[in-house]
Amino acid sequence: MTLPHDSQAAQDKLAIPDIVIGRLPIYLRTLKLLLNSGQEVTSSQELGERLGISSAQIRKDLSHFGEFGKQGTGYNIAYLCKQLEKILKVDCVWPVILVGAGHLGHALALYEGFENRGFRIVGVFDSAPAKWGQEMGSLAVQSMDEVSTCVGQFHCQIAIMAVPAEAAQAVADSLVKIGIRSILCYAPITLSLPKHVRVEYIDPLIHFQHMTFYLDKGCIDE
Amino acid sequence: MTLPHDSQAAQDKLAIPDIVIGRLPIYLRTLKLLLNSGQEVTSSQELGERLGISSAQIRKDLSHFGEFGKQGTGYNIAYLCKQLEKILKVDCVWPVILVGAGHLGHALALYEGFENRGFRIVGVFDSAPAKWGQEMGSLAVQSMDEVSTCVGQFHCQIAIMAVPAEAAQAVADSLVKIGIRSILCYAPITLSLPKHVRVEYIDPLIHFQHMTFYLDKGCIDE
DNA sequence: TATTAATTGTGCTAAAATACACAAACTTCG
DNA sequence: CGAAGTTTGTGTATTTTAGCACAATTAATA
Repeated sequence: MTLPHDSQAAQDKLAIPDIVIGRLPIYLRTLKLLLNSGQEVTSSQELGERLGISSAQIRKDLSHFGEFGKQGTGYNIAYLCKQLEKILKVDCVWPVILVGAGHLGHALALYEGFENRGFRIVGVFDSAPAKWGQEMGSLAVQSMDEVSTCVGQFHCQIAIMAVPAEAAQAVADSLVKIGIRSILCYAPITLSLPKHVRVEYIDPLIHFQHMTFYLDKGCIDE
Repeated sequence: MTLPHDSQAAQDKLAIPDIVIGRLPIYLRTLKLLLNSGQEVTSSQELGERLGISSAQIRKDLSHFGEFGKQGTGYNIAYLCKQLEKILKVDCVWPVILVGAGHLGHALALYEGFENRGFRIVGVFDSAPAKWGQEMGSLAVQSMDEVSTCVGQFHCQIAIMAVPAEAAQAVADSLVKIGIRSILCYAPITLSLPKHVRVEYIDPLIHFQHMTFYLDKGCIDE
């Protein structure tokens, strides 16, 4: 099954810069917005202006994966969306588990925007017995003992961690042990994990502290 | 007041790559963790291993701002923390307003991690009358008409937007009009704003769609 | 149909970011 | 005290990323 073509494809894939992959979801998000507004066609220039990215950048990014546009016209939005979804493998629904049922976990569990962009939370877990059984949308919070069963049942590869920083490393280790391969970590800490596991971080404070560098100082207590 | 030294400093500041500034909060976060665990000294190598960054990278980043280490020993953690806080201007508390009091806004309003990293939410606002007066921690949700007063009172430059995508552009425009200069946007949309306004985005779906590129396809419905 | 305008995909160039490697300085220890 | 071992800060080289510019192609229009 490892035909020359496959290995070539695998090699190409490795050759595509991660930073390019990172922009595709942003393109997709904006294209879907345009599509929903009824627009049928767009150009790299229009997209670039909306995103603050040069048109050449967009064209070059897309050119890694094929030729999706038509000269003189631009891109058919519906078609390009489909192609991007295929490239990113979000042309279907991925099961995701959520660990941590605090305020943030609660907000994530009830968020309705996941499904139509390719993801569904299939289990919510917390270490605190007080939380067990509590309803969050269509799911009830389960104990950490039940994570493994859920992951097995849904062949789940992705986890969201919305746990305190102190618990994060231990939780992450246990998730990796049962087969989780990608983690979206809301805990304000950098995790140490085997390199086959991909981790992405969301920490609003990091963004704030980045912003303040460029502001004139204006604190409450100087 | 615009002495040569100032203008030199301003020029230097512009010369420091944004990507470097973006790493400083991550260094700071980890240094504080080490500090809280009782450690007094660290090296660029130790820090780099924890963060998955080369030691040379860390040293070069820091060298933009001064010489903080000692050869043969490394860095005094408490001292380096103080210096980084000063560079990032988080050696005090910045007032932040929060627009949007849905589930996410609620979670953010109740999050207790802001204060000791330099930020405090000083007002929560929502357009829905049903939300007005509702308690969120020590704050009550106010109407959008009251944003301006609050921003003026606290000389607030930073806003969090936790509103639906459809409302985001209009909300952002109004925030900019009353003087907000930095926005942390949780709405899944790229905003069009004057370039003196800095916007950072948090959208978990963007991270998910980035991750799936590297996973073997394993969706619920293929 | 011929002309003009628009837009893509890409080879080449420029700029930015990262990694290497080492002198200088400090610490430890026999 | 001297030698061996660390670690910083930085000049240089390498790699990565972004930008430019244009031939090729399509659409629109007169």
